[in-house]
Amino acid sequence: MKIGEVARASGLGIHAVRFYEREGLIDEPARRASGYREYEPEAILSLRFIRRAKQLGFSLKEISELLSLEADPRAGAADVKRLAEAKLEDIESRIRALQRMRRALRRVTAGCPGTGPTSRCSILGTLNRAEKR
Amino acid sequence: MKIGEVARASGLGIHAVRFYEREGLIDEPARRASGYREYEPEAILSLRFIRRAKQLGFSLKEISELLSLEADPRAGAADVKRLAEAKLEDIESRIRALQRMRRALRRVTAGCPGTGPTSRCSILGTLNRAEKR
DNA sequence: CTTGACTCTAGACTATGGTCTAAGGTGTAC
DNA sequence: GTACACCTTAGACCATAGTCTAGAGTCAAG
Repeated sequence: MKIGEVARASGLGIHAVRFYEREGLIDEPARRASGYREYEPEAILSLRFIRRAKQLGFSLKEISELLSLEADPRAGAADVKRLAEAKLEDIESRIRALQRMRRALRRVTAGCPGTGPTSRCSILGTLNRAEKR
Repeated sequence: MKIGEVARASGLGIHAVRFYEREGLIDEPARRASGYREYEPEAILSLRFIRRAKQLGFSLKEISELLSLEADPRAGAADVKRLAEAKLEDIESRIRALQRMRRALRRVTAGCPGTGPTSRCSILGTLNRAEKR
């Protein structure tokens, strides 16, 4: 299969496929005499793996670790689970950070009347006021 | 005041201060004969404004809009409030996206025994399995 | 055998928000 | 008057994850 086909079949763009190859996430495929990449059907599975792992929040670097673990016979389920749990904590801390922002933003927005000059708006007021921590 | 002083007083690095100047977030300060930037004390307030707005989740571009509204006599509290509410929605949608990831990641992690070979791990299993949406 | 779709490479560019460097010029306290 | 801290500029560089381009070559259908 040519790159356009595997790209379509895996839901990625051909630039992304080549990018993942450069980044070492997928094996370099065989080449035709013309230089064209010639993919095995398994390549589609690898690319889908990457796409799904991204949906779970893993970065390309982390995906690369997952792939290494999968390929390493000395690695075990514990290693994979550790990575997943670390990612879970990462996501949770990002959620908490956003929730803190949301809380602060709600508080400050609630104080803005929504009419009159900007000087009446508590949002700018808060931003301009001296540090209180 | 020289740039190092305003940077320290506002909790930023001097590179960041110059960066904000280049990006048009703060006014260009006066210059000494030597070329040194000479800041008024108000510059510290502007820089703190930026820092706080960043803590609320605003991007530099959005902060720049907030600053324009503040300086524009035709703008009103409603304009500022609109910006803040849009940011609130943005943050909420990011929280929801992370919560979806968390849910999926928890589900998949729960199925991994945490012992034995990687082949026993449901995480890799899920990532490798065919699409089901 | 032509035509249109596809592919190749290297490298530039996007967005975000900075950080750092080199090579030189100042400020100031002792 | 000399250290040493500080400042100047333009531009390179970091991470992240691609996206796009130019200019050339290839594939496959009709």
